[in-house]
Amino acid sequence: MSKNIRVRFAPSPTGPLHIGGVRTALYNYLFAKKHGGTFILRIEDTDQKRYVANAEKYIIKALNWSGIPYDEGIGKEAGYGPYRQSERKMIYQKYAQQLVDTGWGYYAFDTAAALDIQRKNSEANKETFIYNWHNREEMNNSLTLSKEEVDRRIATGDPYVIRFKTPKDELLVLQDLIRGEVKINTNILDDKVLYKSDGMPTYHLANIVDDHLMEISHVIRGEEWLPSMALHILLYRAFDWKAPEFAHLPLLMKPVGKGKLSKRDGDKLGFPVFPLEYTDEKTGDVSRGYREDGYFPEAFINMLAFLGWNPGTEQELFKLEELVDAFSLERVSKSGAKFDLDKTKWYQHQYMQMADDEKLAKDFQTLFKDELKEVGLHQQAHSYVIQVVSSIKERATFVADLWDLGHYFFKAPDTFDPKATKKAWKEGTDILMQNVIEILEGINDFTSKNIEENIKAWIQKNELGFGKVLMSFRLSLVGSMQGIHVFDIAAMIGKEETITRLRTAINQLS
RNA sequence: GGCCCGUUCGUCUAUCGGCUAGGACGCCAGGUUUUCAUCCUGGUAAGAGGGGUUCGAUUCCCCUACGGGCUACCA
Repeated sequence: MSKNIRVRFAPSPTGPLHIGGVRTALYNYLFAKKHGGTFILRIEDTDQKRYVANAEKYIIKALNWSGIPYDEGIGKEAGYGPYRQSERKMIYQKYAQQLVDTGWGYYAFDTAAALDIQRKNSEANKETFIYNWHNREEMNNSLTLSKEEVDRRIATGDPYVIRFKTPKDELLVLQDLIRGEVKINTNILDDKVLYKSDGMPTYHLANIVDDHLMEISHVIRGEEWLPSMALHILLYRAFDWKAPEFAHLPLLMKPVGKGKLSKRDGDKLGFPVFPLEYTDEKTGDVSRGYREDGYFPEAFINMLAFLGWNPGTEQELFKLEELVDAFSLERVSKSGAKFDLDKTKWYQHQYMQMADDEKLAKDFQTLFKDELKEVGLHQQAHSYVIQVVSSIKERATFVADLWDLGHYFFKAPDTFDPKATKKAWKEGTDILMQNVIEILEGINDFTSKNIEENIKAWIQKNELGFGKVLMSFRLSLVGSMQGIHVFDIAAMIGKEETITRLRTAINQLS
């Protein structure tokens, strides 16, 4: 592979980036890093009607949170800018003009409304309306109108577009890095509008011009662009430019139902489709984000990487650097992948286990600031929280699970689960617990091991039955039948607190 | 409708002519945990259908079916 690998992620700012977009960005990023190249962010804001003001910021934030920041783009100029297409308007005008001058393009005055009527008529006759070689000589354009008439119309401000004059009778054999050869007959292609009457280029023109000017070496984009590839190759030829390599990625599909994943699927299907929470400017609707749902970016990225790619080994957990190392376009699959929430949670659980306890403790203290404040500051010592987190994280998928899993480390039960109580608190249990208190009082070195040995010895000596004693013990400390090894709990909350909780239970339950 | 792409367990996928078709998620069962969860072990489950090519096809070719994408002065 050549030295100067330059790839771009080129979203249009019509709203938040959804996970399909993030995956496209990710593959571009991985490819760039793998080959020591440059990952560029370009904003394709040529559609003024669909422009959403906060979208660009969102995209940048999402990339940063995901850990795949761009090397070059807005705010990171490197001589190829500007990186917003709206700011490159003049450039496209020049190239559109060049196409007309060389005969590859022509002015067309047919209005959108008029074309729409023709399209509908054709449809009614079960015909397909295509603006191309077969009817361009009958339309309202610089091919049919005299030069004087064309000049006059343009001079008087008649709205016009510039269309591409697609060549006839050619079989294009396109090369795709993922799909191999794709053959297209140019006769079925239409004369696409390249330059709109509002003075903006369409995607096709802007895309080709920018990719060329920005010296993009590889275009890695979603499969929805595959049908446009023929036009793009033709455009490179018309400009006499060398085309980049192309790779069309399989689409991300809805987990249930039909079709590709869309921005609207999010909350409807019960999982986030956006990396970050997003508030719609107009409606005020809030859409969930992976970040806010508690996913770690590493887990999120690992999951996305595997939706459409695999390393060919049985390793599934990859840090970003490892993904860079293992990634190759050859191993990207051809068919669309359905998003799987269970698998996503599994990844998150794995990363939870790998997470640093100190970091988790910090996150936990931030997230449950109010709860911890409520139970008093004395037990909030950071080292204690680290200990707690370390003991319960294996059962957790999210930091947010940690409170439910470990609240008993911070506060005595205020209620006792009725079902558990019925099972674990019988006639005479209070006397047993009183005995436990006495045993505990006699233990000087209050470690889990010591407590366990002492209590078990007493149980065996008096032939009491482990379940009978230990379930009540747990109920007293936790308030329900849950939690880690009960002696560990006792040791961690300490002798005094353990005895206090036993007394409370005896008072309340007997 | 037209054009293009695709099709291996429910899901993500491995296999680049010779496999008891492997792994992971999920699910089920057992075990550990004298709680719950985690965890461990095992199990369940797949080559869309039909033709070729070949000594031999999941793998190569064709057809059909199905799925998907595109078909805007949207990207």
